[in-house]
Amino acid sequence: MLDMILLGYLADGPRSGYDLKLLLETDSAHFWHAHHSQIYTTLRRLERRGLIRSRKQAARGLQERRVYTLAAAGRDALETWRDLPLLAAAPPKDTALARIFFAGSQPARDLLPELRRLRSARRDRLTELKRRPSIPAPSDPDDLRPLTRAYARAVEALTIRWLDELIARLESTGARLESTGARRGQTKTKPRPTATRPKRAGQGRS
Amino acid sequence: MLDMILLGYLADGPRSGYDLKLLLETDSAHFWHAHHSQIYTTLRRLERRGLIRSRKQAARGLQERRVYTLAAAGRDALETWRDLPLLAAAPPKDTALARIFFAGSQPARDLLPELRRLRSARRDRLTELKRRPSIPAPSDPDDLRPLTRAYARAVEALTIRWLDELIARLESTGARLESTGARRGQTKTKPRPTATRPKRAGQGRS
DNA sequence: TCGGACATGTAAGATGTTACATGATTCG
DNA sequence: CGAATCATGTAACATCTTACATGTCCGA
Repeated sequence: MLDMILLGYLADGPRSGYDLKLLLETDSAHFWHAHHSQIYTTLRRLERRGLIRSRKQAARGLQERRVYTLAAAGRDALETWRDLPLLAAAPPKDTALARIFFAGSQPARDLLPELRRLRSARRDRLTELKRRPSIPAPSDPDDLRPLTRAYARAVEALTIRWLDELIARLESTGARLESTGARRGQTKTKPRPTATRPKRAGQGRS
Repeated sequence: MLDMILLGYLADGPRSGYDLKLLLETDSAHFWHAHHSQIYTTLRRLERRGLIRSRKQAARGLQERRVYTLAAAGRDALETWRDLPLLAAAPPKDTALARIFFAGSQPARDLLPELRRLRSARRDRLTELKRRPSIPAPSDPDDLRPLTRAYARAVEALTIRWLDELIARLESTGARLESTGARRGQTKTKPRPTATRPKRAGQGRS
C-alpha cells in the first residue's frame, strides 16, 4: 500500500522523500502513516524496480535532495491498482480500542484519566483536520481528497462523542473507586458519588 | 498488540488457538485482525517466554486441541500493558480510503460500482455487528466490551452515510459519463469533453 | 552558537501475509 | 462420498518499527 500512496503522490508531480514524508504527515495522515525510514527505503526499492526515477537536486541555499518522478512502469502499476476491486477493506486495527476492550475488572484501575487524555488527543486531531486545508490536486477533479478528510473529521467527532459518553458513564458508576482503592467485589452504585465534576485522580496510597 | 489481545482473552479462562481465532473473527473483529498462522505462532512464542502454558486435550469425539492458560508472568505482562498510557493511538490505516483518495482524474474510471460494493460490504458488517450479541465476560464489569462494539456500530453507520453521499455526488456530477452522454454537466469547473469515453468498462455482459 | 527544521539514509528485529500442508469429524 | 467445520501447524516473504547515524541551513 505505501508503494501505491507514494506513486499516487508522484503522479501529481516530482517529489522528494522529504516532501512525501510531509505529505503523509499532513495531507494523508487521516488514512495512512509511515516512518521516514520506511519511506526512503520504499522509494529506493521502487526505483530499483523501475517504477520511479530519481535525480539529485542541489538547490541554491538548500541541502541536496533527491527528487523522484514517476516512470511509465510506475504509472502502469498505479493504473492496475486503481482497477483492483475496492473491497477486502482494511481490517481495522485500533490499539486504543483494544486497551479499552480489555481494561475491565481491575479494582483501582485508573482508566478515566487515560480516557480523558485520549479524548483530548482526539480533539487536537480534529482541530488539526479542520485547521489545515486540503492541498488541492489537479489530479482530483471530483474533490475526492477533501471528501475523505470530511469523513475523517466526522469519525473524529463521533469518537469524541463516544468518549464523552464513556467517561460520563464511568464517572457515575465508578467514582468511589478512585477515592478508596483496594476494595474489590460487589461495589454497587452509591446513590450520590460526587458532583458531576470529579476531582483529579491522585494516588492515595504510599 | 496481538500478544496482549491473546493474553487478554486468556485472562477470561483457558482457550485453544482455535477458540482465540474465532474470538478474533467475531468478538473483537471491530478492533483487530490476525490470521490463524500468526495466532498459532504467537501462542508458541508466548509459551516459550513463559507467559502462558499449554496442555494437549483430546476430547472424545473431537480432534485433539492444545489449550492455553495464562501463567503468572502473563498476568503481570497484561497488568503492565494496562498501566501503559493509552495515547499514541493507532495511526489509522485505511486502504479503501487510500484508494478513494487517489482515485481521481481517470476519465472513465469506474469508481461508482466499486463504491456501491464497498457500501454493501459495510452494511453487511453493520448487520453482523448488530446481529451478534457481545460475548459477556465476567472480567468486564463495566461493560466496556459491548461499549466498544456500540462505537464500532456507530462508525459503520457513519461510513455508510458518507458512502451514500459520495455515491450520490458522483452520480450527479458524472452521470453523463455512464449514460449516452447527452446530459449537460454542471457544477464542476472542469470543461470535460465527452469525447474519450470507452464503450465498456469491464463488466462482461456479452 | 545552539536548536529546530531540512534532508537522507542503514540495520536489526518485530510483526503480519500468503501459501503450503495435514488430518479428524459431522452432516447431508 | 464430499463438503464444511474443526484444529494445528511451517516457511517464505513483505512490511513496519525502532534505533542509530550524519550532515546542512536558518534564525534567535
